[in-house]
Amino acid sequence: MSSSVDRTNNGQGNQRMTAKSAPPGLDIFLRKLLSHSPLTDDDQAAIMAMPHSVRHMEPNSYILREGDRSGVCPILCAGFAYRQKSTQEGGRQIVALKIPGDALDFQSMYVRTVDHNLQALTAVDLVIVALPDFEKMVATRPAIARAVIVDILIEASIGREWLLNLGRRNALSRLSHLLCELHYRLLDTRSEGLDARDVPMKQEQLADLLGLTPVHINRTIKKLESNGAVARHGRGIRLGDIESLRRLADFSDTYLHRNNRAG
Amino acid sequence: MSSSVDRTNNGQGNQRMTAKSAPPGLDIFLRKLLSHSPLTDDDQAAIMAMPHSVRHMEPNSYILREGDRSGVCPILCAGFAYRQKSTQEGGRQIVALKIPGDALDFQSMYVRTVDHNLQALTAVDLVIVALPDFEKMVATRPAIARAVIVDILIEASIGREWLLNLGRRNALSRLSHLLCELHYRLLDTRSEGLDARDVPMKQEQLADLLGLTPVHINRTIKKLESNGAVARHGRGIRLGDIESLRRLADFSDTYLHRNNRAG
DNA sequence: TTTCGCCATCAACATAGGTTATAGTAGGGT
DNA sequence: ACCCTACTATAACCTATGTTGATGGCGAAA
Repeated sequence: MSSSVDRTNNGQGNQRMTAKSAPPGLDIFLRKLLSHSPLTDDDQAAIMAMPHSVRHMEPNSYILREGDRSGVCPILCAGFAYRQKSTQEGGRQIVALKIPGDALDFQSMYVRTVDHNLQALTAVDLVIVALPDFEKMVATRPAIARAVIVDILIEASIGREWLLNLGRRNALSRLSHLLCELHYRLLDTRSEGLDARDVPMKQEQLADLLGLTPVHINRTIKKLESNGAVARHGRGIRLGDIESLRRLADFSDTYLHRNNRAG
Repeated sequence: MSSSVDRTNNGQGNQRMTAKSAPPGLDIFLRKLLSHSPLTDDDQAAIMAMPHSVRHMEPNSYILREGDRSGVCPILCAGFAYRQKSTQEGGRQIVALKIPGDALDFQSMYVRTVDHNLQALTAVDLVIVALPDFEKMVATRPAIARAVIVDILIEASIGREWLLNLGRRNALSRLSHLLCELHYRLLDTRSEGLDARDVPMKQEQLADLLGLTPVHINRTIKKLESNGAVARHGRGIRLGDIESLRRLADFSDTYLHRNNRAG
């Protein structure tokens, strides 16, 4: 159920290579940071030179568990992951969605215990940096420290928008909003957003994301499809018309703080 | 509609006093930071010595608006406030609740524009520190910098728990959960939690907090009351039995990271 | 003391979304 | 080429919460 080899587009799933051979994935992390924070060439080189190992994980495997004390900072370089919490009665809620380039756990640098579960959504490739190494870099390089904080703050801002989504939007708007967000977030590190590829979540996972049931997600997708906002390719959902989606979702990307730098 | 004088328990609502006369409110902020982060006497003194002004604001007044560029770090020393976002169709969602001792806007130190509205819930007394002054302190004193980040992370953790609340708990559990949270958060800076005082929110505001309607909040309060979990004093709601509430809410305080220090 | 306005209360009805259960279908593994 | 399993689809029915609108009472201000 964990750590086999390959099986992602970049076909790069090896183990424990502490080297910097080919592009091992840190580049997309760097691109992500640069999308919201400026870094000197020197800082950029420092990031690319971090000692790290590479790890491949299968869909649904746990990357971090509630209550853990993590000693490691995993970075998602291929595939998707999510943070998730559950109710005692078994209700499951996805509370954050992580895409390629995202760091998965800055929090453990500052706080002792992990307060949620972190799971692979698809097959994922992780770059794993030891926490002390990361802390050293942050302590040495203020611009990187700042970028880390900005990253944390943007995730928090996304969380606030999700609260608005869950609290005050109906199923159709919620789903549309999620698709818009995913599209624009993908554009921060790549040239295409959701256009070319299928939405990476199954209907059950969409339900857990949006506080709905799979049955109702199914109904809602069909409504979106009949609108032309979304297209189906077999089981997959693909972007139909982003402008329709934005309208349905009441979407504005300011909460993503794209290309932001502080005063 | 703003800045008149006094009208809060500490009766301390003046303007622009850059002095450190009587206890002006920074002490409760310090206590809040100490509740999750250790600080040397020296660091503590530095915080208490920050140049600041004091500001009183009436209920419902805006402390910060979406789109603003803030130059100031307001600290809530008496009263309650909340962050709020709205849908174009007029749906209003409270996305964070701030209590005495909380800093209201660390975010503006790192990111250009404010992505939500910050409003006074009750009459409030604010201590206002100029952002450059705060930045200077954070740049000089690593322990304070770390405390600020921990504070940001705890707010984010609370946001995740609220997502679980909105997405996967019914009205009764949601309300119970909120009351539990408020109780324990108040205990971080004071000796009594919610025991002695009324819940500071009106039913409409509870509705905006919990993604419900005022009518349904009313129904739910009555159910809680018949359980004995909550008591009424006139219009006010007061804690009845915290253990019942915890049970109804499926509450555990680990997400609040009380008394936490990182490795 | 009276007035006035804001809140809380309550009831009757409406609906978005939940539940359960039964097919159907794609696609990987053999 | 086949099977198996996991996902999707759909229908019928159910319920938590929303909506609207009428009533009543507390508390601030005059």
